[in-house]
Amino acid sequence: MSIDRRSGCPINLSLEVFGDRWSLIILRDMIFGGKRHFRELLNFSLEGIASNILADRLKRLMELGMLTKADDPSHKQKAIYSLTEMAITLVPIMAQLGAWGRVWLPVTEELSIRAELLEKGGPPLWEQFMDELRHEHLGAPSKTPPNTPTVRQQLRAAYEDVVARKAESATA
Amino acid sequence: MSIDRRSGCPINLSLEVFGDRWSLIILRDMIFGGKRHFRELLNFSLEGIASNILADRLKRLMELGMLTKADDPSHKQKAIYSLTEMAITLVPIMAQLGAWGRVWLPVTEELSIRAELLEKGGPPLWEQFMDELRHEHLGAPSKTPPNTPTVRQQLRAAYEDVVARKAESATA
DNA sequence: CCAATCCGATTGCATTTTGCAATCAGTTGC
DNA sequence: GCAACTGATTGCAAAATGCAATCGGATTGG
Repeated sequence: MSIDRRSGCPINLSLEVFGDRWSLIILRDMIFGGKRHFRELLNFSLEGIASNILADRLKRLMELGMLTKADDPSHKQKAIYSLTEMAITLVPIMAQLGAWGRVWLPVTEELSIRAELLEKGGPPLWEQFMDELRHEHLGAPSKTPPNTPTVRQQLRAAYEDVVARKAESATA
Repeated sequence: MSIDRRSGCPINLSLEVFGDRWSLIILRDMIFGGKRHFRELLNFSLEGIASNILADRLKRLMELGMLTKADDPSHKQKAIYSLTEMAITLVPIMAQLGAWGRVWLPVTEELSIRAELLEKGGPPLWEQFMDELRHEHLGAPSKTPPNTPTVRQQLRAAYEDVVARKAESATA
């Protein structure tokens, strides 16, 4: 369950952490989708992860120090998963992956608009997003001024614009 | 063998391309190690890839458009594998992966010096490196002035410095 | 109070993928 | 001719994956 250490190469070690088909998907849904609960990750997953795999990966990501788990005070059974700093700093990797995929792979427009925004925003936007995630998941004080839309809100708004525009052009 | 298309999300599609334990390792050895032949990839692989897996992944990467294969004029059996533009543009992803792994994972110094250099050089260095790769693999005219050390030479020199320094401090 | 539903998982099982060792046939150098 | 090397392929065991069913506890609605 833990790491292999085939070699001390940083790219290899990174691959051993999330070089599988699900780990990054889960982290993506937590980072960009704001998902915190098992059922949210299970039921709203676009790719349809199985519950045993989800349980296994959540456990593995906790062992690796990418996630922590806490009780949800509002519901005795619910567990809240939080990103650690280690996971939050994946944002630049996610941004690059999205940018690359958008160029070379058959992405759908509504699902790639967020990657486009993140790419256009560049490192400053990534930093702002990571700051928000630290606030959300680690309770850190937010450095972004109040009354500015959060990055996640911006991404969500852009996504909904595309969906709305597509629905309109379909009925027109 | 080809792609799943679980969803049209760019991050998901990227994962379906190289979300396994070997594809990116092979591309890393081609990009940073300058490996072009089957045996080079097989025998000098730090992580010890098996020949059937290597054959399978090379085939898959060709089907995906990341590699091309050509006869080696010097040896009737030898095949030369070349990176396509699609693979060359992975350099920024590799750089980010290396930078992240260097911070969070138990990398060895000599294997992470290249990642450090690539991180410090930033996008301009990545661009120069990609230009060199286009020259090497696609026959494109090189934009970098002659008599400047190539990025790969710089990376290699930095690696050898670390190895030499370590050997010296071990005997001292 | 009780049934239905929701919670984070776990179990069993069939299928697929992986990793390893051995082997292959053609090419080359001597 | 023959050993070494070329890019692979094959057989087989082990592990990972995907799917459906299920679990015991908690909560909700009536």
